[in-house]
Amino acid sequence: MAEANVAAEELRGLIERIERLEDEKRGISDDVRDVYAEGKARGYDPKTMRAIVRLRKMEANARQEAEALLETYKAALGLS
Amino acid sequence: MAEANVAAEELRGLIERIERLEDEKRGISDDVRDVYAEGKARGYDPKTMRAIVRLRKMEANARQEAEALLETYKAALGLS
Amino acid sequence: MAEANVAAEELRGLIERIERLEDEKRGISDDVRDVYAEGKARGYDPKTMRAIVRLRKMEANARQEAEALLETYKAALGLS
Amino acid sequence: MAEANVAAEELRGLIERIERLEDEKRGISDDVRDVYAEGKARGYDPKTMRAIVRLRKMEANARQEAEALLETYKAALGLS
DNA sequence: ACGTTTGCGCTTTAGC
DNA sequence: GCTAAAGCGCAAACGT
Repeated sequence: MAEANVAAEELRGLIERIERLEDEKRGISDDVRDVYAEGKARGYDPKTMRAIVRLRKMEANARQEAEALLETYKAALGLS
Repeated sequence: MAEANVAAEELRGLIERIERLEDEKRGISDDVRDVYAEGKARGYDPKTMRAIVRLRKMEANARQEAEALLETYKAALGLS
Repeated sequence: MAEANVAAEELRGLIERIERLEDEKRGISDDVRDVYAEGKARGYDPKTMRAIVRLRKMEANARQEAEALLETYKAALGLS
Repeated sequence: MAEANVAAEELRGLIERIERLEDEKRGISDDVRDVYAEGKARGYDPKTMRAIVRLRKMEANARQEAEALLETYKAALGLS
């Protein structure tokens, strides 16, 4: 049974690390909310701000996808 | 138009702060994934680990919800 | 173009079924509001009623989640 | 205490009516999901179907107003 | 590797 | 008008 206890402690440690990380994540989400609130206080429409963030994210994704495609072509052509 | 530029810069600053925070959040999500992977490598079933985390979270929520309900009862009954 | 029209009609039919269902759903939401209003008219605090409904739902979820976790354990341990 | 029991029963009845209605609502949500699945099986992209439903729901005025505002912000930020 | 399904985060809506 | 909760959409995770 000693091994079981050791395993239980090990598992507990993993679970608690996960919970700690998720708490941190939640804290950052709160920070994001604060920035939107700050923007709103300065007169910017939060909904629009969210739309901008979404658009820029899509554009960033599209860009790196295009770059990945370019790399694939280069590799296929034996270029560097 | 000077004001517009100033506003544009201010808005851009807010947007970039949000994007920075969301990058951090994504990084932490990756850390969480790593812990699950580490657990799996040590022989723990990831599905079980996730179920434990979820259940503990639900229990924590249920507990504070029960406390809130008690407070609501007391308020509704005019008890301090 | 005949096929296109057929397809357009088929799609329209699906969309309208969805919209009809969502109308029904909205109607039921209204019924729920009515029950809360009725309770309030009989002297029950709506906030308390909502808290009770929420807590009972959470408890039901927690119960079946606990059962699911047990099943997961058993499966992970190769039992049954 | 007789009054308290009567009240408790009355409250219970209201709560259960609410829960019953919410079950119905959930059932209809499931039906909606089924229609989307049926559409998918017939070759329609669910995401597109959802977009159609959403668009039809939106008022034409609100739609063009939101688009105009978004264009203004994008122009201010130099996004195409 | 792909498709399915579930969990998570966001958006929107409703109550206060 | 603001806060909070419910509902929806998406994306990651699991199974095939």
